[in-house]
Amino acid sequence: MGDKKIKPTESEIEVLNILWEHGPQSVRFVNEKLNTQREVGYTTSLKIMQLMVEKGLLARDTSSRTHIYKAIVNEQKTQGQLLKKFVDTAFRGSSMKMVMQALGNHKPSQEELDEIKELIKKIENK
Amino acid sequence: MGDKKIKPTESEIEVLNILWEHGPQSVRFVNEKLNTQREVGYTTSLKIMQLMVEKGLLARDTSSRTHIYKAIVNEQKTQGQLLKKFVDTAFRGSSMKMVMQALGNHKPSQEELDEIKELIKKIENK
DNA sequence: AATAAAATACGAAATAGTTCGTAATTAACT
DNA sequence: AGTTAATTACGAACTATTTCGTATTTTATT
Repeated sequence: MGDKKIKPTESEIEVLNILWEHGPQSVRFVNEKLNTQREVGYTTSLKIMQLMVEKGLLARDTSSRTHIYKAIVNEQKTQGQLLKKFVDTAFRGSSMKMVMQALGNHKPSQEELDEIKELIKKIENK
Repeated sequence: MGDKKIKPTESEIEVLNILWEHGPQSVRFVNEKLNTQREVGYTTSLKIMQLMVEKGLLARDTSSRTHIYKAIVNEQKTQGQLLKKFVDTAFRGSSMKMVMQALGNHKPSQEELDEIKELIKKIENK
């Protein structure tokens, strides 16, 4: 599996989330989204995104003056890797403990519960 | 709720895990446990644990030469906070998405599935 | 062609976290 | 008391990340 290890930083994850949600966008757009969460200077966002290109997290289209950046790492896959790492460190590798904790905290709605039950059924009948 | 924000670093979480699991211990003990996972110098572990005392994550008993450190933050509570933060950044706040992803990756055993079903029942019948 | 506005490029400072060398301290054992 | 072994204390170096000021480039407009 010739997969490179992806380990985006906090800021980088924020940027990825924006691009995953809204598709390819300019620095200006991403910066404005970031600023709804916290204060970030324009050139700071620019720099982060430029570094992300170097790291292979983003690609950019430089054909017009305003460069357009897009995520080139897959959302589910990246989240999966982050999750694994998180469970390893914060829950000593116990996914179950983490899931139980999450369900306990979050108090899922009936629809969400049904969704989980559905998934469980699928796993059981495999 | 007069709770301080707890945000331990990676290394600090590793130390907390060891102390949660084994109870109050010396630097030597913690360092040896850490070294089963990765190479860490003794004084590095010492430093990390000393900083953790300053941050209020650990307390230490200095009555004998070998100081004994113990975690003074609660395991479940700390994990809960870490989890919330993680879900916020990596899954844009969607616990459900995260849980589904976790169950999908981990392929739980039948016992684990029963455990989850049990919890779901409890939530439903509340 | 000159000006202005918006964007990118670059580099350096600031911050956070980690690592470790070395000195000082402690206490156990001659 | 002197020696040794283990431990703690301290500070500095190193790495990673974030931040931003300033210069340069690009494009549109006059």
